[in-house]
Amino acid sequence: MTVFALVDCNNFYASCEKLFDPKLEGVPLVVLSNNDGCVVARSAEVKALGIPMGVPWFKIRDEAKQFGIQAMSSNYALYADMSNRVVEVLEGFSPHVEVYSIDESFLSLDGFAARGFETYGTEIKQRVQDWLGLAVCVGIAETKTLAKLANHCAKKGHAGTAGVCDFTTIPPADFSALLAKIKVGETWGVGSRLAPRLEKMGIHTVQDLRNADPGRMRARFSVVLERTVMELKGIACLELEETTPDKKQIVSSRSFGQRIGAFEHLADALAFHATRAAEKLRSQDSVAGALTLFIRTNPFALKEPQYQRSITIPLPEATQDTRELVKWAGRGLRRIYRRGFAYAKAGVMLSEIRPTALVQADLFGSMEDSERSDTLMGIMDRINQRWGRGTLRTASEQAEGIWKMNRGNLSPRYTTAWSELPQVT
DNA sequence: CTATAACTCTCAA
DNA sequence: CTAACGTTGAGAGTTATAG
Repeated sequence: MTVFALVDCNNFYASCEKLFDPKLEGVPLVVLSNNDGCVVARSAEVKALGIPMGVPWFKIRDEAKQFGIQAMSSNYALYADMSNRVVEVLEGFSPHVEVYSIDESFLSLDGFAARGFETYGTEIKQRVQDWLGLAVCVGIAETKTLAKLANHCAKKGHAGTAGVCDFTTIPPADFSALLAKIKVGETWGVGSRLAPRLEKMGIHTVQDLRNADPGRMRARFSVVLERTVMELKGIACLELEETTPDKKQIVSSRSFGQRIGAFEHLADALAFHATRAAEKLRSQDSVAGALTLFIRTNPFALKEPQYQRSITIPLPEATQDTRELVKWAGRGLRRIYRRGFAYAKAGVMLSEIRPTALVQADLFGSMEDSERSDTLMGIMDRINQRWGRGTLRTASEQAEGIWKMNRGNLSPRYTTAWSELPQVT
């Protein structure tokens, strides 16, 4: 029987910001999505004010001013670096860690029973706090779905927990009573569509769902929900996934900082996205067989004329070459571009992805990484990694495109850029 | 008619 | 003054299409 721990950082982005700026202590703080669009993280003070997750910033701007809420643009360089540090700490506890998202990891606690799982959970929490200054909650259970739920309880302080919740030691009757208090929508895998449908058939709580018949849930909904029910019953259907498989699809897309009409500006944005997608492709040593690009106006602006179009181009030869992909992106744009629209977003998607090794005949036997990176693209990646994205780029991509996103209140990259450290006076 | 491709829906962080 | 709403990826299930 495997035991999983789910470690989840509290208010991760907001906590990262507070970590480096003492003036933010005790201040209600939100972090905004790309382009300063929506609220994607809230500090405890903001949650207490009842500001919902995901709300567009402009809709609460007045309210925010009234309550003195501070808003920061998202600083992914900072969050990604802090995330890596958290993972390093977790790897000191268990040899088997699955990095599930930027702020969440599953750990296998197999063989850790001796001192009690909760003890380990508490130590994990304490060490991340001591070493990094970040608060985490730990959920422990026999399946991933239950560990997610235990984490939820730890966050809410249910069942007398203080940031650590171990389901493996709760007596069955108490456990049922606890799950009967949690809304079914809190279950991992039950989202905003499924929850109302379940409610309608009398399944209101997690306990109701746990009592459901898996076969019936499969027939009425899907295998996914069947597995969820099994997992709630304590029968593991999901394993720890320590190694991330290669991506089958790679996307780069973004809303523009302002509306754009000109062909050249769209071409510039698409060159950027093709470049970024190609970098991701090479980082997993793959080639793509097809490129899709799309452009669209703002679907929320109901009074504006709407246009959205995409095109998929099968590549004559699977490639990972930025120049090829940028070239095809430009050709595709010529086919779908229409004048007279206020475009809001564009993007590039790569598909039919397979390992480079399967495509290129390898004349010189197995190639070492050092040799492979002597190719033009390899050199380009190394220069850009060392000196920053866009240092070396194709001529079709502008350094500071007019389309670039708004980041009105971006914090310094405290941990990854010396030049941005604030002056000490 | 079948096998596959293409597309839609849902979920998650 | 007004208008202003994220990104990326996966998997399952359904529909369209080719042969």
